[in-house]
Amino acid sequence: MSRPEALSPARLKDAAPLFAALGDATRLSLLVSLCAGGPLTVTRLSGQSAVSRQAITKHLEVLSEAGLVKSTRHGRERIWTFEPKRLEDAHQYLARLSREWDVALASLKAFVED
Amino acid sequence: MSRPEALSPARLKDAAPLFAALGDATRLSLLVSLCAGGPLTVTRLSGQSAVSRQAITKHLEVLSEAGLVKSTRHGRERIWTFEPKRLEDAHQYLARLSREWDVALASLKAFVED
DNA sequence: AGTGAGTGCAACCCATCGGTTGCATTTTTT
DNA sequence: AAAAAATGCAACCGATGGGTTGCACTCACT
Repeated sequence: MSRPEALSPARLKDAAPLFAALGDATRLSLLVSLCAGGPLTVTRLSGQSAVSRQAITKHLEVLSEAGLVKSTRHGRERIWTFEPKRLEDAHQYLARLSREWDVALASLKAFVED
Repeated sequence: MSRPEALSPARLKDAAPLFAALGDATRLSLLVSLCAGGPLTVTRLSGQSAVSRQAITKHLEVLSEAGLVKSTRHGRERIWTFEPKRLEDAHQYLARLSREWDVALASLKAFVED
């Protein structure tokens, strides 16, 4: 009898790759760059970073599959933009977990005080 | 001239392993179990899951190194408990990123309207 | 004291990840 | 038309990750 907001196994399977995409320092710094610096190309992004352009491309593909980033071709360049919706999803998942904990604490407290 | 709330490289290096720990369906379901079911032992947790006890142990160690979980010995058993503080950290990191995006949007809007 | 439950430790396997190098392809630009 | 910029594709490499099996160890319980 789980609440509709609970973290069902189906949701976990959606959440896992999302958090996994966030679980890399290089990718996080890419997200920061795309947030602060607006839409950018791969070469521009790899200019900031220590690793090669192809490595950055791979990271962007991971972020893209996680839905955190989107790309559009513009002539010979490919422009990458941040996708805020998916970040909101991640936030929701954390909130659900946190809420689950609070509920458990409350019922434990009720049990003790009973 | 970054704001004190900004996502500095140092913060990214702290955030990455945290999100990485959350980036696995098995680990997420462990966290859910520890949230809802209260403190539990490894054997109890592995009873719910499809994978072996040793696999669960490894996952718990990963969660522990990320600070998401804590263990205390109690006789011959080891009790694992959820650690809500670290989840709050993760939430903060997401909020910072989200805020970074909002600020960029606002200044872009100001630029266009100028 | 001895049996069994709960863990810990270590080796091993295969898949994936992060990264590289090299070269082909497509658009600009002059 | 030719050179240069931006990207795509593919092979390869070492390290890490998730998982397993097997066995040793510690502690509770009768």
